[in-house]
Amino acid sequence: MAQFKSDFMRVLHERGFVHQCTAPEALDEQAAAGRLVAYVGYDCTADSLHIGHLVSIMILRWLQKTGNQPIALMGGGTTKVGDPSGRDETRKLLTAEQIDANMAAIRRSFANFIDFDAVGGRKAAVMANNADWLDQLLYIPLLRDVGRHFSVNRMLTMDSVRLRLERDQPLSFLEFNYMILQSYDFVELARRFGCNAQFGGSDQWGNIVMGVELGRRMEDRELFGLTCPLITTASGAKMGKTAAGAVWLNPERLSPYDYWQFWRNTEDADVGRFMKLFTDLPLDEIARLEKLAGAEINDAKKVLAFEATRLCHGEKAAREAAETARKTFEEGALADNLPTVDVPRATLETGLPAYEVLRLAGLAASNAEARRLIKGGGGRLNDAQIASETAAVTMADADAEGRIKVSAGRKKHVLIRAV
RNA sequence: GGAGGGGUGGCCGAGCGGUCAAUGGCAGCAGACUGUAAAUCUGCCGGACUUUGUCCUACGAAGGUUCAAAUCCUUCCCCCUCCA
Repeated sequence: MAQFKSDFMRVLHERGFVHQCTAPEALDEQAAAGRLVAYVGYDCTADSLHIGHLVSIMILRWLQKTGNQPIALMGGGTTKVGDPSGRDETRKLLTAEQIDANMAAIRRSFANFIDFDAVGGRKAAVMANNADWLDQLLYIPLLRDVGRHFSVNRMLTMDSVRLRLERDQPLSFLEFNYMILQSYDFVELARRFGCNAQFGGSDQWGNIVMGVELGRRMEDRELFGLTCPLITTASGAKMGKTAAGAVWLNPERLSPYDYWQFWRNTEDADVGRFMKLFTDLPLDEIARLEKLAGAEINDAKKVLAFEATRLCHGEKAAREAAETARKTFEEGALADNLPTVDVPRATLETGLPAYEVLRLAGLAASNAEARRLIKGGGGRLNDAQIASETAAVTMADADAEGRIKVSAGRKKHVLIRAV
């Protein structure tokens, strides 16, 4: 297993993308011949993907870079059912309109990671939507053509089902059908696009294996499945939680600056692993950077932040984020690119209590939270600790351009701009 | 359909007439120490306000008993287990 014929499988192993794989040798053959057409399915439960999805997106990226073809499948149809994998409770059902809106927002994220146009001899990536075929299905034909290949005995042993049953959590018949639909997706993509592999997170193993089997039974095709590990931080926490919640890929949800900051704050012990997974940097460069110790590893973190942000938001945004961070943290200067909130000049001329300013800046969810923050010594105005939560903030605190810097702690900064 | 058990804050989980905005743990936020790291220690952790206090909302839902209810009663909804 040490030697791979294909660049694709070699890269995946070297960089730590592989958790489980159905038929590694045969998959390697396909990849080496450039005949791999692989898909990853994405739920449309939110209007943005987050970094939890990033590992699989990076796999699609490598797939394309190594001469094979990626398919990003939008779960327009399966989202109507709800995947029970890894869930104790039934997902909330979304309306068709919500799903469509989410799908439209998610699509844009992919454009930065994979190419949907064939350029430089690369195969163009494909974006598909399983609503295109799932919405058309008829119950009896589906049962006869697809359902007969599934054994309920087998389905009951699948983690997604078994865990629910063992914990006495309800599992609706609707959800029970999810794996059948996902398996059918695989077959349908094989028919339409010659797709022969599916990738996903480790929680998708069961669903993927069922699809591989269905392909063999219905179409006599050899399909492959590969899962990537669940990425946790060195301290064991599930990755991707920040103050504001998930680390989103859409800039409307999370600014490129905050995205950069997320990576910049990576734990020391994770730097090398994350650079392998979330950047294109060559391995020898990564090896050099991760060896940095003590305060020097901060340089490696900046590289990680820049590269990861460049992939997601583009080179320009990454540069701006890095520059904003440099000014803010290294010079203590006021950088224009910090997240900015506009406040009417007249309001500031009258003066606002400090707690309200923190709330307006989005640094506290309520006035009470802002007051607590200040009482606890975490509220800052132009880098000076705010002494009293009712201290008035006025235009006198603004610089020549009418900007005031407010902060929650030492790391989260927002500009208030008088307009 | 019958019998029993249960639904508490983001999650887990105590409380079972007043001292309950509700013990504890996790998660989160801030402070100290540092390197925008980890670990550790400290504080905070429903909301509004004229903040050592007052008011509002909240223990599945709606009613009721009581000076007083997360705690008692009634009805309803939902979940689980066993039986049919």
